Amino acid sequence: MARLTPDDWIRAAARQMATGGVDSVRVERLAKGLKVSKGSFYWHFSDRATLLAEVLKAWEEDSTLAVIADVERQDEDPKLKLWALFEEAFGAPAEHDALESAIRTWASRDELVEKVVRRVDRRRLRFVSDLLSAAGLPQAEALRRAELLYCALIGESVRRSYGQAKLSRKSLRSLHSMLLMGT
Amino acid sequence: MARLTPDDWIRAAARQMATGGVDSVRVERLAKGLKVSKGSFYWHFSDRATLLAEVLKAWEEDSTLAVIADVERQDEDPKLKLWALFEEAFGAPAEHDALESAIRTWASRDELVEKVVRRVDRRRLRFVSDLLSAAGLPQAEALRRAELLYCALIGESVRRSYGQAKLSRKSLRSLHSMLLMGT
DNA sequence: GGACTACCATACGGCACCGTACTGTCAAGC
DNA sequence: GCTTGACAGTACGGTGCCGTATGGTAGTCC
Repeated sequence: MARLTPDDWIRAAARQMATGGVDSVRVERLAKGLKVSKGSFYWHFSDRATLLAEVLKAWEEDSTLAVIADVERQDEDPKLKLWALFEEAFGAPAEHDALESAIRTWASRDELVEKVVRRVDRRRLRFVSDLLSAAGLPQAEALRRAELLYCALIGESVRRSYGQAKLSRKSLRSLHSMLLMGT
Repeated sequence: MARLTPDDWIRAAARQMATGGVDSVRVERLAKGLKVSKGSFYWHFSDRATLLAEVLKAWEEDSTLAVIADVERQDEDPKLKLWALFEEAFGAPAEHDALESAIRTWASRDELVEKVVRRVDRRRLRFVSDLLSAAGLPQAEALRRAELLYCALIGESVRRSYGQAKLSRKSLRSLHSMLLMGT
């Protein structure tokens, strides 16, 4: 009779959200998956909305950590760092950015979620923009290109989510040189 | 006592799908919105799945027409045509690509939908790739850049769906010149 | 060993939805 | 005017879900 922690529920909810979207995370189904009854759930959480909020919070924290992890590799040439970012971002594990996709579509229907997603976007954009800036691009152009890159990243993860193949290494190299055009 | 056609239901379903996703398309709610009872719905459609399939079909047809409409403006310089495509694609009406977003996330959970979306993607990619090719890029590189552009397009529409501002004209110009780099 | 706490099970009322069966209603055509 | 067919309404059984209430159990502390 395995006792559960709130985190177990949050992880299960995140997994479900990644594969089926917010609307598919239902407490009774989660309970069945965890082989307990929902009586357990309502011990740990006051209601479904609270669980969803926790999932969102956990995602925001993780995504901040991920950005920091990138920042930590800070001893190279910015152009190489950009490349490293590519490898990491475009090669992210499928599940991780399935969750992100789900959260993004969730954001379009919930203001609070929207706020969080925009906060995360801002942080990441800033990071990429600083990188391009350090590579020699003027501030404004760096920001624009960062936005374009970020859009491409999102778009690519969406495409992968319905079974499209990853972008090829050659495509990434092409993108890399386009973004650094003029430096 | 307004009589309804199947198309009325399909349109209503598409509208609902755009604002709330596939899962939010419920026949009883649609009926309430159309001010009829669901008895009417089951006259026109055998079940909910059929309605959803019709929405998908209608979308595919419309999106093909949209591509064709782009193709029809075929008397200019490919670089200008690329720009024109930008203006149209990146400035698409919010509702239209909210529907597209919804369908894409739907695609990640339904094989049949996935097939359709990939077909549409292929058609559009081909179009953009031909354009870049005509502008002087070698075939392979044209295809790669077309993919990148397409990803950016998808990503941008996702970002807009949760309230992010459109890309600025300057960003588009930047993208335009990056894509045509080397021609 | 009794009390207390943390956690889980069971059972319930209520809602929203699906799909079916059956009953109107109105207009067109004979 | 009567019939027929296209459409809409009503009513029903069934399911999946929410949140609550209440009771059970296993470990912990005295």
